[in-house]
Amino acid sequence: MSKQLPLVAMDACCSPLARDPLTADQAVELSKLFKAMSDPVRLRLLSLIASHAGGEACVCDLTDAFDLTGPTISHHLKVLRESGLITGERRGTWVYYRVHPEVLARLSAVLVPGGTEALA
Amino acid sequence: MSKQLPLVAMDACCSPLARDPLTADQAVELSKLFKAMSDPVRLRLLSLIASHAGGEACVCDLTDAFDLTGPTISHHLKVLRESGLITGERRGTWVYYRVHPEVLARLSAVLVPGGTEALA
DNA sequence: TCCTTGAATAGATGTTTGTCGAAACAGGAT
DNA sequence: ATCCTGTTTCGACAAACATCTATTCAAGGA
Repeated sequence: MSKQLPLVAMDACCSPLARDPLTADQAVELSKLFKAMSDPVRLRLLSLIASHAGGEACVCDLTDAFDLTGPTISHHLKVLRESGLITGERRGTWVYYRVHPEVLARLSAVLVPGGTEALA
Repeated sequence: MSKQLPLVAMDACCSPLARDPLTADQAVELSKLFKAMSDPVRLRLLSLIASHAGGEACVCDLTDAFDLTGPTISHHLKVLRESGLITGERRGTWVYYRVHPEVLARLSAVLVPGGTEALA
């Protein structure tokens, strides 16, 4: 599972929303990222991972933070993974997740005017 | 319809995702904004409005840009309105929409580390 | 007043999504 | 090999959602 390629992510680009109208294709790509973040559980997962010491968190930590079953957490992690926002790597018994900060930065830049140059 | 209060929006705040884990409540509030932006049509509507000359666009302009019925566009505008991302005002025959840039800015700040001071 | 046009609401429908329990898989330890 | 624990996949189901048609409301112009 580790090397799952960001299906969307890296080229979900474009100039800021307020600069030019999005093309239909750009909108579809962008919407996948926003949809991945449109669930409270996934947002908390994202921030738990992002704010965790060392920049990564194992599923065991994450599961304990919610009143949800393991499969449900796993499902949400998969959605985040397939959107390109996070990656997971198995080390021994546990699976560790970390965020892709560039994707968040890119998304952030799209929301405010004058943020195009903030890309990598 | 004009004075529809932002149901979510202005206090959908918090420190950046990567700084502290979101509380359950914060995540619920934030997720409403992201959900509003999780549809390609709504994203294009948002950018059409934001990038339109004068910072506002009338529904007639917006409807023409899509291969969708009027009611469907109206529905999406309502979702954006209720999320606090845009406001609509009727002037004579037409209804004009404009974005709330502060809400976008706030959202943008949440995504990148060190963006707390970007609030109003 | 009536009619026309722009926009929102109401109701219906097919699809997507969040959640669960059960089962399968992965790795360590005994 | 056999268990045990952590994680993912599978199958199912209810709630939420995007879209449509038909209807209603709002504002002007005849």
